[in-house]
Amino acid sequence: MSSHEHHAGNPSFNELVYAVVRRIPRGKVATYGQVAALAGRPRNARFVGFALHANPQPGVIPCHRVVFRDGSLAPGFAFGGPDRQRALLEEEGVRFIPPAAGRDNAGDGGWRVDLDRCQWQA
DNA sequence: GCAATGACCTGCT
DNA sequence: CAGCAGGCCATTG
Repeated sequence: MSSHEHHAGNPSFNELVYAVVRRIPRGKVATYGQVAALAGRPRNARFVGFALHANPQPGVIPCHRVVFRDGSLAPGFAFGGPDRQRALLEEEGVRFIPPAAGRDNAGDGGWRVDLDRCQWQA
């Protein structure tokens, strides 16, 4: 499998990221660093997000299941709003933790995913 | 081919 | 607990 990768397809980090994200089971979430590690580049967590923004297959790649290391969601660049992403994840059975008890939440700026329960493990 | 960017991560204040 | 800064490396123009 070494002298064959010259014909078609660019086995770039991007393609690997899509493959990993697509393998995330419903009701679970993975962090950018984890996807990067599974893609073979634990230090390239930044490009995981870049990869999803570069060519996200709408309806094919569940990018909404990819969250930060601390459980927070991507600001603005989400599929139309972090609140939208939170709704999708919560509907899939993902557990969420409120920012603070009794404090006015600014949208989802404080909502974090319970990675202790819903982080996907390969 | 070079330079700049970036949906992050970690540590410290 | 929350906010700020720097660093890592691949992709784009």
